[in-house]
Order: sequence, then structure tokens, then C-alpha cells
Amino acid sequence: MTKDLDTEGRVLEAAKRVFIRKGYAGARMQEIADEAGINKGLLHYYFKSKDNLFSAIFEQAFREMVPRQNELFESDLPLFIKLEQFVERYLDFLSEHPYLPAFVLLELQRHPEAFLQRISGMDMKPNPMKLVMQIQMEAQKGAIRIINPIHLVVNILSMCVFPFVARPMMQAMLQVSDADYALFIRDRKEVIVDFVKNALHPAPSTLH
Amino acid sequence: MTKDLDTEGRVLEAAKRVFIRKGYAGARMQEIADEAGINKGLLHYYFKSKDNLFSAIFEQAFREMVPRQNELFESDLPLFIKLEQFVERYLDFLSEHPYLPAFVLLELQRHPEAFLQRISGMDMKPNPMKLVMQIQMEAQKGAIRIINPIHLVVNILSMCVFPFVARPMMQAMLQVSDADYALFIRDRKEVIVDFVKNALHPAPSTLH
DNA sequence: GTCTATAGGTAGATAGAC
DNA sequence: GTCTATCTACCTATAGAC
Repeated sequence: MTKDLDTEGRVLEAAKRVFIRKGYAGARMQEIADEAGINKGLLHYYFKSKDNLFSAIFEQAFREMVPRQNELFESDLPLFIKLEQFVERYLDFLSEHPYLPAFVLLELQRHPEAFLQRISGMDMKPNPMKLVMQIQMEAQKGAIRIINPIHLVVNILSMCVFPFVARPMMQAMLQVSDADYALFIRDRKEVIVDFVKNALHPAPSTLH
Repeated sequence: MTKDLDTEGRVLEAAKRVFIRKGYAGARMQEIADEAGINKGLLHYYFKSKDNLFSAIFEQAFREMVPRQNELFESDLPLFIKLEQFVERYLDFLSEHPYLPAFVLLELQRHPEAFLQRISGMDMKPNPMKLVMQIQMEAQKGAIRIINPIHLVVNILSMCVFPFVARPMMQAMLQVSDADYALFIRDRKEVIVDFVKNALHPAPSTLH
């Protein structure tokens, strides 16, 4: 599957696998070379240092995660249609890259200075402001309950992403196999959409 | 503040700080020794190896996080009271230990074999079954909407924990300072409780 | 218990042959 | 471009004086 790539491409593929599995500190240049089917010397020929190689991988991973969020933030669809589309697509994407969120979020937490400024130079900071405006408009029209839009966005992202970040603990808690967890995630598409729709329903709550 | 502890206690405190900040692979025994105000040799006198020391720290961190979840799972209070109490207390706890969830969840993801079996020997696996039963009862009575209880539990945990795991990205997205983020978290207590209550409201949704 | 010194291994990086 | 061999630095762990 990686046989048709040139050497630099194979290195990037291998580095991505190893860095995502082990993190920056746990990754070994030797292991990346082994997975790419080359030797250490050649690694440094293509990427001068471990830092360089990691930056390339991290930026790529970040570029994969964030534009999917911007789908939610920047499309012009009606609110609930947008919500459905986003949850559907994002959960599909995360199911195909289940270790990506933990990698991005954790490395971000461990090297905040270095990367936050690199990201600002990437002009792809997630920008939820358009969505925030849309939510406020809907609330003013009375179409949905009044809610702080920022918290709503964070709630949606939380329910989508957290099951991937916390997967080992969730699986231990629920005592389910890998296959069953995949089914569980698939079910969440509908569950999350319904949950949010109901939470936004404009009828006043009489529960206490 | 750590002056009144004996050496072993100071080592544990220092190790916890360093491991949580850097992770297992990124932590250095030298740094732990420095933070504890002793030298490397003495570290090995108390804990034979880095692995040993890490296990002690990880188990302690795990023991701090999980019983708080069990508060939600095992108390006998009415559903919504329990929910309010849990969100309030868990967010307070996480605010005091903001880096704990990322540490536990990530190291769990990177050493699944070793720790999942250790945890099963700790007889403190989170067990949500009692809460699941309670949710089913309430739904049968018609007091709340019919919902898969497992997904409801995961939704609640997600909305509480995710903002701490994803903090750097959230702060970049929302462009808020550390102090403002603390206020944001404080606001979430009420937001999450309201959001869940409304989502569970038994009135049928007419939105589309 | 606490220290210094160092062994033993491995990491990232470079030099140079082909 | 790709390899082998090697340098240098650092990390974990141990030995042994006090």
C-alpha cells in the first residue's frame, strides 16, 4: 500500500504512524527508519532533524483535523442540516483516524508555546464566529432555546471527539470489544444529533 | 508547601508534576530529582526504576479521577439531583487538576496492555450499570425522553472532561486568556446541567 | 539516607564510501 | 540517494564512600 510512494513519501507515512502511536518524546528515529524500510542516515538526509520531521507530521495532522471543524463553522446551511452533516462526516473521519485527536491535542498541550505560534502562522485557526452568529439569530427568532453559542459549539465538539480521546477508559468502563466500540461510535451519529436538537427545543422545561 | 513532607513524599510530589507535564517518555529522572531537591541516586534508592515510580504516580492519578466518576454512577439520589451534584463537583475537581485527564487518558492509550490489566486488579473499574438502570426506569415512567443510557453517560462525561483535554485548542479557537478560560469552565456547570435536562425533556420534538 | 562517580546503553546527528 | 560506521551527548541504573 505504501510501495508506490517515493522515499520521502514513505518516510512521512512511517513517521506519522510512529509519532501518532508514541508521541514526540516516545518516538525513535530508528523505528521510523525501520518502518519506512530505510536507515537512519537517510532520515537525516531528507529531514535534517527529529524536530523538523515532527513539525511536518504535526502540521499535516493539524491540517487534517481542523478544516473538518471549519465545515461546521463556515458552511451556509440551515443550523440543523449543518449539524447533521457535520456530526456524520466528522465521526466518519475520526473513525478512520482514531488516534489523531489524542495525538494533536496532547502534543499541543505539551508544547504550547512552539506550536500555537506556528499555527497562527498557518492561518487556519478554527473560527466559530459565523456559527455563533447563526445560533444567536435562531434564538432571537425563537426557533431554538436561548443558549450561549460558544458552549453549544463546545458541547457538540466534546460529544464527537471525546469518545476517541478516552477510548481505552470508555472500553474498560463499558466492557466492549473493539468491534463493538466501532458500532457504538456509529450509533452516536444519530444520538448526538437528537440530543442536541432536543436540548435546543424552544419549549420551556418543567422538569426539576 | 512541600517542605513538611518526608523525602519519599517529596519524590512522589515531584514525580507527579514532571510525569503529568511531560508524560512517561518525556520525563527525566534528573528533572524529578531536581524538583524534589535530591539527587538521582536517591531516586533509585526509593523506587528501583523509572517504571516503578511511574506506576505509583499513574495509579495515584487514576485513583483520583475514577472515584469521582463513581459518584455519578453509584449514589442513590434522584437523577437530576445526582446530575447537578456530579457536574458541580467534577468540574471543581478538574479545575484544580486541569492536566490530570489528558495525562491519564493519553498514557492509557499508549500503554493499553500493561495498565488495563493493572486496573482490573485495582477493583475500581468505573461501573455505570446502576445509573443505567436508573435512567431506564425514569424513561419507562415517562419522566424523561427515551434514550440509550450508555450514550447519555458518555455525553455527560464528554462535556465535562473534553474542555480540559482540548484546552490549548479551545483557547486558541475562542481566543481567551487563562483567567477567562477558568470563568468559561465555571459557567459550564450550569450550562451542562441545563443542556442535559432539556435534552431529556419528555416533550416530543417538532423541530426539523 | 544521602551523596558522588561512573558504568552501560541508546538516542540523535554527522562523515564519508559507493 | 542510500548505505555503514562513528561521534557525542544524554539517560537509566548501579557501586560505593560517608
